[in-house]
Amino acid sequence: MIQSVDRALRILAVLQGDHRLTLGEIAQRLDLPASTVHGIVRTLLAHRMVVQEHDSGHYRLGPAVLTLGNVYLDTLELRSRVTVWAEDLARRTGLAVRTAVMLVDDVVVVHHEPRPDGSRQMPEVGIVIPAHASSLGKAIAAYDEDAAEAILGGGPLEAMTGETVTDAGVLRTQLDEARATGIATEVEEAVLGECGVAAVLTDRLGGAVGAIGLVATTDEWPLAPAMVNALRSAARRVSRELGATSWPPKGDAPRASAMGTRRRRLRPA
Amino acid sequence: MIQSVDRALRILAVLQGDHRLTLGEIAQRLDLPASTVHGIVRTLLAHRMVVQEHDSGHYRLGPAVLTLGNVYLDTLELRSRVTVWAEDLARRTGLAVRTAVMLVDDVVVVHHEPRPDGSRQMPEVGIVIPAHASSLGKAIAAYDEDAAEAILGGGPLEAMTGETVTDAGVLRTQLDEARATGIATEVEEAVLGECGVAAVLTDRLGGAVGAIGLVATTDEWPLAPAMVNALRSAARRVSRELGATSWPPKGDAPRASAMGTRRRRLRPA
DNA sequence: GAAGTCCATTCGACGATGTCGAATGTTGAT
DNA sequence: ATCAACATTCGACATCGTCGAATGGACTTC
Repeated sequence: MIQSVDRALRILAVLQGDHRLTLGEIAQRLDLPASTVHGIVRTLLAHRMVVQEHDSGHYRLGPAVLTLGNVYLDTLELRSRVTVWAEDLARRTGLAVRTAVMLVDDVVVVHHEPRPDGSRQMPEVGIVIPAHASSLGKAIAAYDEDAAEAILGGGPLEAMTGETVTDAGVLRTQLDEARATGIATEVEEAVLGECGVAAVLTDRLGGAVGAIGLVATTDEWPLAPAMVNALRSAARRVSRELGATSWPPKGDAPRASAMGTRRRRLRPA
Repeated sequence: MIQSVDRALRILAVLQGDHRLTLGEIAQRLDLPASTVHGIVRTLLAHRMVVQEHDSGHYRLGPAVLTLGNVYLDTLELRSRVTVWAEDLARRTGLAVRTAVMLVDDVVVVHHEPRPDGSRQMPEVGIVIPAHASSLGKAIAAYDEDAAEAILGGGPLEAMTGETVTDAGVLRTQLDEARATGIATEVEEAVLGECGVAAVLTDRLGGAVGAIGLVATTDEWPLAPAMVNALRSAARRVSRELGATSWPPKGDAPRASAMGTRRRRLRPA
């Protein structure tokens, strides 16, 4: 691990948390000399990863991070495959459809199909939700050992609302249920008034690469079985397109993720 | 400029251009030993700025860049101020509305209000367009010396279509015109069949912080004067909300941007 | 089958390079 | 007028990143 690069990325993370900071504040949060931070920030500045407000001297994230994010979405096969089915699913259910991938112990929304009712909705692509408070996160963790470990093994479960599951044992049980039904749920655990159901998405290696889910208001809850079935079949279809041979993925226990069973270049045998 | 950080950002840039690369390919493009690149990539990997495909070993951008991009948008005052007026402008004109900021010699779209006709449209936030082939870029460069220098001073103007202005003299004239009218135009210079008009957005220091523009098809061109007036007044309104005292900004020549006239913390005098 | 190639990855020694504290010159606050 | 906080510059030190060589897979070719 390269020290200076690690520090640079830490600086970006700090700036991600608190949007406007002086050089000294950044240095303080990382417990580093201001002069050290200055050198790194100057480099980030040159690449427009950060910008400096010209009147106050405060630092903020820069436009270059946005273009990186956009390219990331373009490169995501998961996203292109999900686009068409998410639209179909939204039409069938009348609900918003979210697709997400894991980021350590959070999920990141990579696709958002708005409710078809035409209501104005915030763009949700790129938002981050603690995995343990999200149906999407639970759906993934049910089938991915690393994800489950990241959530359960990394300190206490933080409460977002009064409904958030903060007990590791309870969460573990929910993951077992999700594995039994192929569906994970969440009721007002991240945002009051909002509930979700989600199903895991897998690829050719059987790895949990993401999840797709429906978002409903509490008064629409519980959802009709037909909606859940529509979700299940959408997840199966997308997974098939990603090369999965069976869905839901087999296994009583979550699968260890990829690496190790590593193979280069899949070619016709 | 910290060498290793600079290299890390270069790696991200390379990955932004070519989406899937092996370690060796990255090393080759940067003319560095594979082993050196490996150390940096491992650090990027730990922060999920890049991910490694588990079957091929190829590297791609990771989900962390997406969340950074999302936060950048949230922090952008320009964006929140433009949102309401862009919607109004789209309704009045029936056209899509784009808002962008400069990124060296490109513009980055930070807000996109779709045409109100309900047609399916790709999400355009985050896309990058060469500034010299974009009405948005011209609108900014007309009032920002640094931007103009970045475009005109940095090598030849690359052609996107047959209509792209590649002659520095012609472009300079267009910038003069834009400064005279407050409006910059572009006719099939970036994408065939697509035209644009744009107006600069300024802040309290009179700096060109971005531009707002209309996107039309070639057969809708030229636009009715009423539409251009609507654009002009939207740009004025947004600029006022950003603290601009006059719009369009004065000055026969583009203003030198900020720094130097630096002042910390604007407080009541 | 076996040799050959391309790949990511590990290791250790060298010295270039990042790091740090002190010093500078701002600006706004007292 | 004094003070405090700030970004920034500088130079010396030693740490830390860099590099070439070596390893061990996996696929391809003979």
